[in-house]
Amino acid sequence: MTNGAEAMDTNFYEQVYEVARLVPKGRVTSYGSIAKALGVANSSRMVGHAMAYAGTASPKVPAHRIVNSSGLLTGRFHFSPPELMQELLEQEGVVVVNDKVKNFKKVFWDPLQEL
DNA sequence: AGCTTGACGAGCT
DNA sequence: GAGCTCGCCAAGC
Repeated sequence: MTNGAEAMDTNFYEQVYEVARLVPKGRVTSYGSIAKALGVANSSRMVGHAMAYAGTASPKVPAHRIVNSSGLLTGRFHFSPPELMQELLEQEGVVVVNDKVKNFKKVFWDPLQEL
């Protein structure tokens, strides 16, 4: 089998999606934490880029649960509509005020804690 | 092949 | 506490 379907096994992006999908409902995590969990703490930006591709990935990735280290919804404009990100978070019980997660420390989910 | 931009993070002023 | 700079690395032009 040439196994042709996936040309990307241990792709970095796949790993990001995997961790992102592990984020429990009502919780959020940061790009840097994911990057660090994957061993590329200094490449936090790559995580963000990967999330941008999340919309093209399958199954879909709960990118709305991913915020920056400040708990700010930096990528809300990548959703459609941009307000969707905050809506989804609030639907899951995450309070968002002024484009940032309320009680961020409480709803923060650390992948390293699970791994 | 090179320059610019960017879902970030940490440090400094 | 807010704003600015530098570093990292990939993708777009």
